[in-house]
Amino acid sequence: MVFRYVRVITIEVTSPFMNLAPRHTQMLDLVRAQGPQSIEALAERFGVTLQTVRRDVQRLAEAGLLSRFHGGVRLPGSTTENIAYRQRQAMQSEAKNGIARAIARRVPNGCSLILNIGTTVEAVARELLHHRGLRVITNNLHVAALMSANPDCEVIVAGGQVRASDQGIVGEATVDFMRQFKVDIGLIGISGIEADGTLRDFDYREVKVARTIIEQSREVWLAADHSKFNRPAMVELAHVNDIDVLFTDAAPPAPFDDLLAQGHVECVVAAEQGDSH
Amino acid sequence: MVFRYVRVITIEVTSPFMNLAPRHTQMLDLVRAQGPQSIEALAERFGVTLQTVRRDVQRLAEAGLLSRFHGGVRLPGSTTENIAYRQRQAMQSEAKNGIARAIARRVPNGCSLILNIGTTVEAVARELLHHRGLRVITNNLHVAALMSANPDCEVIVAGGQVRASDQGIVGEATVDFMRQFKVDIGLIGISGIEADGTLRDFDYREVKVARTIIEQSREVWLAADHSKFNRPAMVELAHVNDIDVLFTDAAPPAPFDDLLAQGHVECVVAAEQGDSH
DNA sequence: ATTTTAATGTTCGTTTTTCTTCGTTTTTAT
DNA sequence: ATAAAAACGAAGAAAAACGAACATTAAAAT
Repeated sequence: MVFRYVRVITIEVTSPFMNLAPRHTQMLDLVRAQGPQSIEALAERFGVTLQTVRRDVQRLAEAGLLSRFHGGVRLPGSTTENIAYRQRQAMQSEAKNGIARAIARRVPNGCSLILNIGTTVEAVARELLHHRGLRVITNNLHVAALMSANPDCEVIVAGGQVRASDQGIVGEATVDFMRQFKVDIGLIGISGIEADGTLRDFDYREVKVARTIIEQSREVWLAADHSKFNRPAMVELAHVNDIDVLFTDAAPPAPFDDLLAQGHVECVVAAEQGDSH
Repeated sequence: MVFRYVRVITIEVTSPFMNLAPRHTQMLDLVRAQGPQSIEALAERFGVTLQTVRRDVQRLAEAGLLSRFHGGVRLPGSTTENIAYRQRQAMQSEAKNGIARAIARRVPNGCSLILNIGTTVEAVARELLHHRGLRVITNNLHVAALMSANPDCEVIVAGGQVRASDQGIVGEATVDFMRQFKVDIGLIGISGIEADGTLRDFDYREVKVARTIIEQSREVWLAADHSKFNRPAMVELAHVNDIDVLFTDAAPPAPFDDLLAQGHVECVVAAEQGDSH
């Protein structure tokens, strides 16, 4: 005897354009990652005509996902946004993306992470969007917003003062908040590494948070592109010996290779990835 | 102009447990592993006709396991939630902006505020960008990012779980965090106000945070456009008597005017502002 | 063996998307 | 201010994808 029934569901839809083609999603990602794009650039990038891009862009703008200007698109509400920060984000973006990919490959599904401030860390978050079962704690508003787009990821943002320059969350309250957790992997960025192996940064409040992250993580990963070697910064954060894995984009120069070997720090050099176009 | 229609879907279910053919499982695996797939690619991969793939794909989509787009399928989720939020943001946007302006006018420079979740509250934050000397505590990622653009404003974001649907911060940790502060003005949004004056919302976790905000504020302001009157919601948050000022965009209808008067709730009706286009 | 049922293939009209063309608007340069 | 250039949007044609109906085949039940 076969059981059979009919169910009727009534769905009310506010807009007819609910499911986006992959091209639309990619456009959003591109604008989010690389900033404003011209219609022409988008047309070339996706191999379609200008008119098609205009139609796509119009839909995305109607949905409030992009905002248009004559000749192109940008993220909505980005008029007031921090320009200096966006510029920093665009710097060395290829190197950062390479490092980010290398890190993401090493992150197993289902693990717990702390991600702190920094544009490289943000790139990592973007690469982690399709991991499954992650639990992420972060003191970076951008990372929190990004990762919350991953439906299979629990995102916890740390409380505290929001730093205007980069939307990082810093201060005493942040340190207290972080202490509640103990995670598998703590990932930190850095402003500079000195020849004696000292890791330094600029903001005292950020340093205190980073130290806490190191304490609360079973394994500490450091993301630092080649420009960070020998770059001076003020506040001492930790020593290379405190970290377990260093991710970078070029083999560390003279004094650092030995230093890392002595400190038993694994060093992962991300391979240059060729761009397809 | 909002386009709105109703779609009726009839699903016929032969068994309460949908058991998938091996091909269906493989399709899911493939999409999970390789990302979006075209109907054509799937047809070729499995050696069946396009029509068969379409049938398979339709079932999988109805079961919520895949989501379709013209020409193929991808994993469901991620993008949809964000879109729903953006659309909610666009709804009644004129009313919201009017209310936001009215609220911003009443906020004195140099005071301390708690701003919670909600698109109306977000509009208020946008209006507060040029106030001076504010101290803002918020459990809304968007508000935190927005307000941090105001150089003369100290922004503190609450810690806790990030809700994917609207980037609100909710949960126990958030409540604990909020308890550290006592502010001049607490501004909350709401999902619905019932005829007996009960304020309700949908998410239990959000309600707990909102209650805490009421406790920690010397004065409580409520922002609610006219659509919220008589709109049902599940979880009881508070009563109109608990608030000091209600901001809305149209005079409250029948039972509410008396209710507000009895509760000594001041009611500010924002004037309609002419739209330029 | 025969009937029933489900799954797949085939055909064809419909819908959606994209491209093309062309007049209009906006921006830029003179 | 005016003209040239660039970008825009509307409309129609072409292409691609879709879904319904029916035929065919294979498996399952009787």
